[in-house]
Amino acid sequence: MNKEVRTRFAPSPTGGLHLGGVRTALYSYLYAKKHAGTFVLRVEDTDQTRYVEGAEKYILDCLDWCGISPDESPLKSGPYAPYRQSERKPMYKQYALQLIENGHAYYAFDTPEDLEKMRTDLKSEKNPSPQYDHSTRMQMKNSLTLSAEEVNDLLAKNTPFVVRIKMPSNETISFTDMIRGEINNDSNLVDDKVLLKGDGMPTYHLAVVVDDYLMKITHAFRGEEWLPSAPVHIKLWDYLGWKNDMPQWAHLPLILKPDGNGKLSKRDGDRLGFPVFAMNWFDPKTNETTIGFKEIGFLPEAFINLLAMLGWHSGEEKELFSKDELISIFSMERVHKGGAKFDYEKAKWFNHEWVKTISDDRCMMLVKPILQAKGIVIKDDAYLLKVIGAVKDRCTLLNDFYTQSVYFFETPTSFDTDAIKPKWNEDKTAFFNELMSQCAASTNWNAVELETIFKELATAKNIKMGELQMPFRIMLVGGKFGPGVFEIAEMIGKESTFERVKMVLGML
RNA sequence: GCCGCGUUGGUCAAUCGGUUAAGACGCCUCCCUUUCACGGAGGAAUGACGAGUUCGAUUCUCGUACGUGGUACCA
Repeated sequence: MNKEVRTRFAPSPTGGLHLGGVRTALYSYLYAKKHAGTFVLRVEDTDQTRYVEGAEKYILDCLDWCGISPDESPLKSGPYAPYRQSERKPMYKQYALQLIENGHAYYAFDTPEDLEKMRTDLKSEKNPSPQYDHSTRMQMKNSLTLSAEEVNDLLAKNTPFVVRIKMPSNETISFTDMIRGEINNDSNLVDDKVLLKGDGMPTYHLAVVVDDYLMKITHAFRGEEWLPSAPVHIKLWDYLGWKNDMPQWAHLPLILKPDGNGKLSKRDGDRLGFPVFAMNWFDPKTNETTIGFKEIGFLPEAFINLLAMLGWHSGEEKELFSKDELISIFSMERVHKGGAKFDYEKAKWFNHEWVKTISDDRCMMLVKPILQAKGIVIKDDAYLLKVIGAVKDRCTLLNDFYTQSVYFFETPTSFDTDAIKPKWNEDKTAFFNELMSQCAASTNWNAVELETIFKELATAKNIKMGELQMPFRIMLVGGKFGPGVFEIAEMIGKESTFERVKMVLGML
């Protein structure tokens, strides 16, 4: 009775991998792993007109980055290969034929023009989108209205055709969704969906059912946008005689725009200034690159964590979960029914929390290439490690490490002198000159020593520390941020410190 | 239009008939810090609307409104 749990993520290789897609993959992965099952990736490339080169590899890369790699995929084959629907093309037709044989499907020879005509002729205010269904199919050109002879003749002449499902009349089609419970549909309202296209490729409807069956999928998770066509799939499982093997369905809520209405799209990200795709996506058709969560500086741990919390809740107050924790605590029953608006501020918060959590070593591995890409020369990893330890709490995104730590490596290119100019005077200039000469005389160069000299000198000169510390910070950092000034001075060294002090003194 | 699904603070959300309706993000105040963060302590802010069931509804039922998805030889 207890079958091995098998879940799948079945994206179309048509472009960047959307947040919602990653979440569907994540939930499928978590569910499979929780039940010691298998997570498979099946590429649904049945629409050759929308196929985009490189998209498949990209999707795999995204899943790898997220740490939710499939156990079976086009790249990591398994017992039910191939995992690309285009390569499974021959398998679908026999099932379409079987359906026709049993009277559950039929050939349709209508041309696009015929369909267009039917739709415009029947279109009315009451019915703005007429369907190819029980009420119209007998007026169309198909194997239901044509004689067997005519059909055979058309077939023999290689007339283009599609295969359509013959939806039953007056039937309530019901199924149980793991998230929403029982869902009922009136079969009269469902149209005769195309199962096999003119090019011989199956549509999604036939392909999911056939492949889920053949790949022994036990739990099928997908977006809520599939709910309306679920009755078609239910009937297909039934008509194909596989009813008892039908997976348990779960239709995930949508991820909505932060503002306005509708589901979150790539455009919203562009408009509002945040990523929507998991990783950078280069579109070969437009030659444009769309920024991804990875490249903008998210940690994969944070990314899956925030996605897990968008539409699911553990019931506890805790919000920060590692992948392993999610695996053990995740449950479909706690997934929400309603869509959730995406909140980038909260997303960043998750990342900030994770940045504070990861080890300095791991952080260094991640940050080093970012710094180097910006032209920073790192001679000493030990030094970088120290810098990271000093600025880590101040970085929300990995890319923040650049602004938070450049001045440890390079003399700032601009100094916020406006912040100190108004209150500047000769006494202060004298203070810094004297500070340098005293330090020059000392053999020690460390934060404690420097702070002591600094304070004593300030007292002697009768200048408030606050009046001096901020200028010192501006000299070393360039702006009003960063760790303790004396610590910074110690780290960048006596020479750099003097150089920067002199430089700014000259600007005042 | 029709059909499906949904609706707790600005956002994410807990609650599975009885609570002062959690918590988090964001926002505000204060403390820490003579910077910025981190950390700590507080604060403002919520059950779409209307009926019904019930001793009692945020919770159950129905209606309305609103949102959302679908209505393709796209997935």
